[in-house]
Amino acid sequence: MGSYNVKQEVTDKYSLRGRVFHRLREDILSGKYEEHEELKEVAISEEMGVSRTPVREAFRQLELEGLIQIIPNKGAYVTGITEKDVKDIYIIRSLLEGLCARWATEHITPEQMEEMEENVYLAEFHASKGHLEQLAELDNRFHDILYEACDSKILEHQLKDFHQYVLRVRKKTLSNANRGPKSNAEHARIMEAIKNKDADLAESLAHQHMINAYDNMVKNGLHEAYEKEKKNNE
Amino acid sequence: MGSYNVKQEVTDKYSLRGRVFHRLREDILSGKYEEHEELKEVAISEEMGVSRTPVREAFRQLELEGLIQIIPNKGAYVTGITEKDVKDIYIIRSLLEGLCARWATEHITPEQMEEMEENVYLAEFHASKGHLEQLAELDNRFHDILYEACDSKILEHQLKDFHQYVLRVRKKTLSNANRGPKSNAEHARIMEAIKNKDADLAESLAHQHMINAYDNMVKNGLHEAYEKEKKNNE
DNA sequence: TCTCGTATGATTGTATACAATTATACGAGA
DNA sequence: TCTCGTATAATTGTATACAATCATACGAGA
Repeated sequence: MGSYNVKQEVTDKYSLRGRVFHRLREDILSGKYEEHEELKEVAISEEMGVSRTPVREAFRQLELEGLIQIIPNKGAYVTGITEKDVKDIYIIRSLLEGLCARWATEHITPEQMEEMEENVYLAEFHASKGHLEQLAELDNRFHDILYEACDSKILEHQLKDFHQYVLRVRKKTLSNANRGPKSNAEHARIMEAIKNKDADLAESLAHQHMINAYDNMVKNGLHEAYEKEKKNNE
Repeated sequence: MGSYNVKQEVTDKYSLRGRVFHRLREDILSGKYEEHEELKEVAISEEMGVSRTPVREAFRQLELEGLIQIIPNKGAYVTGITEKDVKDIYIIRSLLEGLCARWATEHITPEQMEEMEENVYLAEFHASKGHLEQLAELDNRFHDILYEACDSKILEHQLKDFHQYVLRVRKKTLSNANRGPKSNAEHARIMEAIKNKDADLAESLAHQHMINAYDNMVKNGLHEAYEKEKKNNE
């Protein structure tokens, strides 16, 4: 970690540095690079057809994103995410998602409300059909809507950070066929609370929603991820 | 904001880029550069006696730190912090500081406990003498001890981020002569709860501690900061 | 006088050259 | 055989040169 939470987004997708940044980010999150793998500037720059300069700048940003660790004069290494890290993030998120739901209750716009309803309705359909891929996508989007609705740039960004960061692990957990539909049912309840302007209920439901996701993850996917982590350390 | 919360620290204080980064950071937080002021690569590099390369890399990092905003092909601008941003951060911090106190209760080491006692004792002394500068320093340190004691890299970094980010505003609030001693009295109570292994109490006290700081800030310093912000926007 | 296009300069973006540091290989000496 | 020092290669760190983009000034034409 390392910085100071009112962070800026890396929106520049058009400069070479921006492209390198986003592509490396994608590759790391998707698992193309193993944890603790060393990223060499020349190799990356040749692979992407650019010079070292934009690669280095992208590295600096990825370091602050927590995706790589740079050891001075040595190299850049893909950071591992430990079991404890993931657990901690879920606990922290449970608090912040609660706060987010509270604020969303107070600030959500009619348009956002409508998109949320559509999201839950659509997800229900895909859940019944067993479309796990679409379900995962809608799950992500539901939370994004919530983040935007809370009307706090700070909190929104904070949560998006966490959300994206645990995606590596989360992919595994949501592919658990049981959790998807359950998760969406919880979304529906959160949405109802927001609709009824019951901020207390929305907060506690959103909080519990994260705790449930956490419990599910501990039971299923996390062990697998942890084993992989251990193996890499051998 | 903008990044993915398991962030790395920028520990490299020895490379030119590291020095530029830390110095610029210091200068921005201390107020040497006005909000919305444009930072030019050449000017900075000449001032610090280095080339543009390390300056540019430091800029990328400062952008993710949220201290500057980079508009592609235009320039780097010191970010403003709005009244709402600060308020949001305090609310978020109040939750996380509570969680931190809870975890600290469970994981604090005897050495950390001892440093905390020493901190509170010393602060009491300086409070009685009206040494505001030392009091502010000890206040910062108290929270750092708490962050380290919670034994969660993720949460520790998250809180350090927030803590440092609002320092610009916080300096003003703590210079309010009343808050310093009050704050330390609250520290003492938090410490007692941790010592007695009462995690629930520690959490609620730490939470309230932040709320109090927030209330104090709203009453005193924030208005001033906000006026300055408005003035810059004119 | 006003508008708009163009030229000029300033600034950022990228590539490349060079310096400093680190990793590796190899061989001398014990 | 093992250890350690040195030479070499590989890699990162920094400086500089060049390209692309943006801001400004100026003047032609209406």
